[in-house]
Amino acid sequence: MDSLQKTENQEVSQEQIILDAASKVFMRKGYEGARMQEIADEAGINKALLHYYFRSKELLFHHIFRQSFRSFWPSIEPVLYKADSDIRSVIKAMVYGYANLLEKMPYLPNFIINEINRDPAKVAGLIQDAGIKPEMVVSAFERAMNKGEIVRMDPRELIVNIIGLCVFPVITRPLLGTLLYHEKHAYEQFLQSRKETACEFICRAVCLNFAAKSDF
Amino acid sequence: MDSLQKTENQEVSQEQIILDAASKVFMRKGYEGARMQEIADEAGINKALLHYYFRSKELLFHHIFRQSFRSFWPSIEPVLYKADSDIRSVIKAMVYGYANLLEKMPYLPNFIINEINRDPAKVAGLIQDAGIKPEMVVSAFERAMNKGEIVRMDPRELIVNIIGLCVFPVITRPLLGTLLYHEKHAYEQFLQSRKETACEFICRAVCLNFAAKSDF
DNA sequence: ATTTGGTTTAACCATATGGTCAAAATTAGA
DNA sequence: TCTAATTTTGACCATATGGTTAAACCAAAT
Repeated sequence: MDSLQKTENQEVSQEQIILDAASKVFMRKGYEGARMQEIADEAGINKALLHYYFRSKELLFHHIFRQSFRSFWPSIEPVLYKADSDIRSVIKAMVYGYANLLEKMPYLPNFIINEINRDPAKVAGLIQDAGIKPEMVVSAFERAMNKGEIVRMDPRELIVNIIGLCVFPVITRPLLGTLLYHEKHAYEQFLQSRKETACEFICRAVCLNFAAKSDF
Repeated sequence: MDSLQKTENQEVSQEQIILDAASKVFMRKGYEGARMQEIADEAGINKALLHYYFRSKELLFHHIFRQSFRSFWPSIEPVLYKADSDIRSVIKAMVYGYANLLEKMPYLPNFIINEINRDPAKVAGLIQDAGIKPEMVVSAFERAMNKGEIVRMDPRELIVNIIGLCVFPVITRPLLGTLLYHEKHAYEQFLQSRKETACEFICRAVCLNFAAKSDF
């Protein structure tokens, strides 16, 4: 709580060091798989300090999870608000937004999915807490449908499809990388080029009058 | 091992009862989250019996995981072999195959993803053991491209997309169900209708000369 | 009925793990 | 420098959990 009045000269606060370490371990191992000792080791501190700053594993986890959950919804408001942005820009913003996010945090989706599965009841509270409002994206797609830009379909399903196409290849990297691409480097390259090809795939599926790749 | 010579009058062998219970618990909780006691309770037997039939948690888990892994690859060979089957039939077979599989085993994908993440090195062995060969599906798509049935793209990427579009809505059900559909019943209905709409989405994305929904 | 083999159980063990605590170390202020 | 507060640590505790074992149970064969 009152961490600001302590040693100000250190570059980054002890809490932050702990949070970073905990994030790393929790993301990879999940709540059950994570060990407080491992988090302490990762942070380079004594295990008791974890309980000194955050009371329990549950509390520490809650911090991490909340924080992680907020970052999962694409921040494409800027694109949505631009009046002249066509629907392809919106799609492109979503796909690239997720691709960039997942490059930095590849374990994020699996982490969120798992911990929500562990206690599905808390999902409503999390959404409210994070202030996630899909209505804006939904209505953007609806407008595009009314304008005849994209094919008519459930806009929420389109959101599911876009996010799924972004997330799925990342969370199945070890499996599909080996199964389909044999060497991991090839799969990394695939994930790179995919930013573009995923956009094309989606636009071919929904955009009316969508021509060739070169049109993009 | 020699379970066949024991009490034959019981309908289903004790091993199978244990395997069913273990499958249920491991699928929901994962390896770390699962408790041997919970599996024993689920099977309605003493905990020591788990060790009597399967030596350790690790071994028991291995049985379950192997078995689960085999069922994840779509068995669409029948459709592939039919000479007159066009590419839409193949896509439809994949989508419906996965949809039906996931209706019965909704936790399967997450289970596999998690446990592969826990030890990515074993994935190659698993694939070989299960005898999964994606080449047939790959070449089916390649043929379709050469015939001009579908747009030219990396066939492996198409596989990733199809599976992803099938699996993602299921593994994110608690999250996206609440976020986009508010009530779970609405999401169940969405998953139902989606079998068809997912096919349409994919075909619009890849099939050349794909007309309207009614064409399906 | 008795023996024999496999099956099942309750009690127990060793260890790992989340958590606590009192003492030591460190820092800040007087 | 001395004191008070905060931070850090090693040692420790209680419990949960995977695993073991010896005894009990039970069905089938003799």
